[in-house]
Amino acid sequence: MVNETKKEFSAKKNFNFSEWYSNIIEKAEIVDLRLGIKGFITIRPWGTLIIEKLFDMFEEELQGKGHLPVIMPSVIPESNLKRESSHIKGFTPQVFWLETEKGEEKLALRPTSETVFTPMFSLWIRSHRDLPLKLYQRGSVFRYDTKATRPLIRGREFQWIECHDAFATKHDAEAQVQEDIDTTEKILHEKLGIPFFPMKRPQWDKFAGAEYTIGSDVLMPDGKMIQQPSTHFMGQKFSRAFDAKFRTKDDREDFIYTTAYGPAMSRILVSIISTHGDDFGLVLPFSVSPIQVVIVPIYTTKNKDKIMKYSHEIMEKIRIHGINATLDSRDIYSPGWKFHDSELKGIPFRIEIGEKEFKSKKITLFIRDIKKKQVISASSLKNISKLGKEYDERLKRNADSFVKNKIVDCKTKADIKKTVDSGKIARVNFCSVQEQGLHCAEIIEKEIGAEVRGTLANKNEKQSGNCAICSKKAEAVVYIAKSY
RNA sequence: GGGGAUGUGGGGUAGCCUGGUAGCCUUCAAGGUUUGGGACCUUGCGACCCCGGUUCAAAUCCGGGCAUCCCCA
Repeated sequence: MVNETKKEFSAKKNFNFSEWYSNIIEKAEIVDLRLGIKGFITIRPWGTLIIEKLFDMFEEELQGKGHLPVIMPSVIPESNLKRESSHIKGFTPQVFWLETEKGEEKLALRPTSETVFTPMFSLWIRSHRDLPLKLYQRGSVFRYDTKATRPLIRGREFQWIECHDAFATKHDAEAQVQEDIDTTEKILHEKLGIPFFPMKRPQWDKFAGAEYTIGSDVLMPDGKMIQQPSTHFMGQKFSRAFDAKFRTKDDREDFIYTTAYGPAMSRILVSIISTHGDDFGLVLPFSVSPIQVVIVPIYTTKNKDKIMKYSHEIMEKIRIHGINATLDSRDIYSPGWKFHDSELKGIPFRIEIGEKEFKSKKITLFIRDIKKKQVISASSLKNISKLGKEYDERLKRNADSFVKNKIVDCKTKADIKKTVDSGKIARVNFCSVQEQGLHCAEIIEKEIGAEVRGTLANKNEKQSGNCAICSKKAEAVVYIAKSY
C-alpha cells in the first residue's frame, strides 16, 4: 500500500529545491502556513525551539562582547521615522501604518529601530565616558513587502536581534562593524556550519540611511544567494538627524557615530534547513537542535516496564553531561514511526533500546547526518558531547566543500550568465560600486537575472582591465549571483 | 514589477472540460490485538476558499476578492 505521508515528502533537494523546501518546512513541523495572511506565518513549536536556541546563541555572544539588552516600543511615531531623509525614503514604501485617533500622531509598526534608538542615545549619552554604548533588542519587525513573500525567507514580519551601538569615533564604530562580521563568523559558520561571504554592498544597495552596509551572503543549494546578518556603518547620519551629541575627551562637542547589526533568526533557520537538510528531512547541528539525543524504546507488552525503566536510566546518564536527551515514550507510535519522525525533525542522535540492548548492556546509536547505526557500550555515553562536536564538524566540512570552487572569474556578459545559471558566483571586474555603476548593475539584473552583491569585505581585491559590461576602466572586483 | 498555475474533510487527491448522488488514501475518535524501519481489524466523525452573477439546479460556467505555489525581470 502506498503510504501517503511518505509520498508527500518525496521532493529531492538537489533536483527541485523549491519543492523540497516548501515540503520540508511543513512536514518537519517548522511552520504552518494555513492562517493565510500574506507574509505572516505561524512558527510551530519545533521551529520556535530552534529559533529560541539561535536567540540564546546570539545573545550570549553579544553580551560577551559588551552589548546590553533593552526593550523598545514596537511602534515609531511618524516624525521620528521621517527625521533622517534617506532612511524614510528607503523605508516609506514598506511601512505598516497604524490608525490613530484624530489629533494623535501617526504611528508606524517598526520596520527597524534606528529612529527610536538614536533619540534615546541623545538622552543617555552626555560624555565620551558614556561611550561606547552597545545595546540590542530581540523582537519582530514589520515590512510591508510588495514582492512575493516566501515562508521564513521573505516575510512581512520577521524575528531578529537588532544591535544599535554608539561610539565616540569613526574608528571605534568601524571596529564594531568588523566585530559584527566576527560574530557572524563565530555563530553562523563555526557553530552552525554555514559558510558565508561578507559582501560590502554597492552604494545603491546599502541600508537606507547607512554610509555603507556589509551583508553576509549564504549560497543556497539552488545557487541563489540569501542575505544573512548585515551590519551597517551609519557614521553620524542618524546622530545628526536626532541631534545626538556628546562632549569629547578634549572638551569639544561632537555627534556620536552609530552602527547597526541585524541577525534574523527566522532567516538563519532557512540556511540551517537548506544547507544541512537532506531527502529524509532536516539535519540539525548538534549545537542548535532542541533535542540532541532521542531515545526510542523498543518493547513488547511483556517487557515494556523493564525497557522503559532502563531507557530512563540511560536518559539520565546522558543528561548529567549537560546534553538534552529525551525519551520518546509515545505509546501510540511504533518504533518505525518514531525512527522516521526523528529523522524528519533532524535530531542528531537516536538511541534505540530494546531487549537486545538490555541484555548486552550495549546501545544502538543512530547518527542522523550519515544515517548509520553503530553499537556502542553503555559506558561510552559520556562521549556523546565529543561525538556531537565531530558531527558538527562534519556538517561544516560538507557545507564548506559545497561552496568551494563556486566562484568563477568572468570577463564577459555571456560568461557571467553561464556561471550564475549553473548556480555559481561570478567574480567580475566592474566599473564602479558608486552610484555611477548602477547602470551596469541594472543591465545585469535585466539581461542576466542576477545581482551585483558587492565587493568582498574581508579582502582588498585589486581590479584590473575594464568593466565586463560597459568596458570603461574597472574600479572594483564585484561578485554577481542570483539571489532571493 | 511581469507571467503562469492552483484552491474539494486535519493532510494528499478524484470529480470540473460536458452543471444534477461529492469517490479514494491518510489522519482523527472509540474498542480490541500489537510494537527491532511509518502495525492491523471493526465501527464512526469530518470537506467543495470568500462575495456576487447565470441557471429549475453550481465544486463544476462567468465576474470580483483573498491566499498559496512556480517561473521570469
